[in-house]
Amino acid sequence: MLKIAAWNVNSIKARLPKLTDWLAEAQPDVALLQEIKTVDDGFPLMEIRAAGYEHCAVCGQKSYNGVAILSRHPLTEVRRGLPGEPEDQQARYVEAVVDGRIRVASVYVPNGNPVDTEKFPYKLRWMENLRLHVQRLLTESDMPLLVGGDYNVCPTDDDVYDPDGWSNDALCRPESRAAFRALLWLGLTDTYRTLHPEPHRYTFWDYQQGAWQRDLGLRIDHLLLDGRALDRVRACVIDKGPRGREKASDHTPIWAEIEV
DNA sequence: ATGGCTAGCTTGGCTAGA
Repeated sequence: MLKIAAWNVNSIKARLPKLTDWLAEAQPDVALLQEIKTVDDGFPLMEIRAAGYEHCAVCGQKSYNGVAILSRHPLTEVRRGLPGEPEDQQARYVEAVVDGRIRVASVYVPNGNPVDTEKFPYKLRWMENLRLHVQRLLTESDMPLLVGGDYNVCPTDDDVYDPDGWSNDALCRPESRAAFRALLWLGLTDTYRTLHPEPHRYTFWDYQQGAWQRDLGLRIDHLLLDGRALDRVRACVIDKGPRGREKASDHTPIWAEIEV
């Protein structure tokens, strides 16, 4: 059984004590991190190794973005960045095979706001490149696949506290939702939603306006599984604990247990 | 309401986040 988590930590340096506390408490085998906000040289490798995560694949960037895979098991076939957009200097994708048992990817989809700027088409292009890459992986490999992280998409109005207020936001626009569904059409499943059909379960709450205390949230962090991985999934949980603590990230972790 | 917090960098107002 592997417990695999995804968490947008909003700076791994600012969050390091909170991250190591949570790793010790939740004991995931693998943690897919987003928004580490540091170059590879700034990644706190010693502290992460001391926490029991001997194997790390990092795709960092100065100040913004940045993704990583932390693992208790060996990582092979590490890939940094999506093929297809070589001019893309933003660190938003890293993938690896865990212990020869499952391929995992940590993704940080562009936010896309404001929608009347180049940022929105960039988001849609990036998601289409992700789709093409996942399609190739599914064609070329029999390995179970998990693609997890911050998708910056609320798949349906059930995933937003105020659907009308957010209807023109890049996270809720029909184009963003269609790009997300295009991943599902490949055969991937939104694991949390499939196991938990009840609406208004969130993974992000804004720092402002008491959003956390008022449960004004969004479900934008997702674990997508291919059929092989889905057949073996035993649980999928949003752990709201870390969001309620001091000096929290604005996102909270989501994890799944998979018998691979 | 006027983006009201938070983080990083260019240390003091920017950008960016969602």
